[in-house]
Amino acid sequence: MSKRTLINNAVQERDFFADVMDVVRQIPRGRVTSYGAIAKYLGAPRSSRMVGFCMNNAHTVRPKVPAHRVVNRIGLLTGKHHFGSPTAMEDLLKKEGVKVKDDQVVDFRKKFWDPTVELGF
DNA sequence: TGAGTGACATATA
DNA sequence: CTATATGCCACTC
Repeated sequence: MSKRTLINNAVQERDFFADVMDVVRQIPRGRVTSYGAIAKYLGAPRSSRMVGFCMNNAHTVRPKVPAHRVVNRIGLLTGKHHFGSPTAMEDLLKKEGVKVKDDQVVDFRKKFWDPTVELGF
């Protein structure tokens, strides 16, 4: 239990948490990014795990963040099980024009949205 | 306070 | 490309 934790409960902002979601919300429609890219943009290239962990709250927080646009580095929909339905994630992506095959984003490199580049770094 | 955990990444073979 | 091993940082209990 640290000060940060207490602040967490009270404010719930000013966290990795908030930063991650902030970035994720800026992902353009029809594009995807990776945990590592987000982590790197936040200055913690090795906190990629936390990025994913933050997504846990992503769907409990308002407004919801487009967590379906965040996949692992190879474009695999590792977090699809955390959505309501097992197919919700890829379904959303398909609706946005992102083709998904075998839980994997097609042309991932092409549709990859790098915050460190797009948002300017 | 300290150990366990996670929707991962990187390095190495 | 796969498989294994290790680091990683914030969070939870």
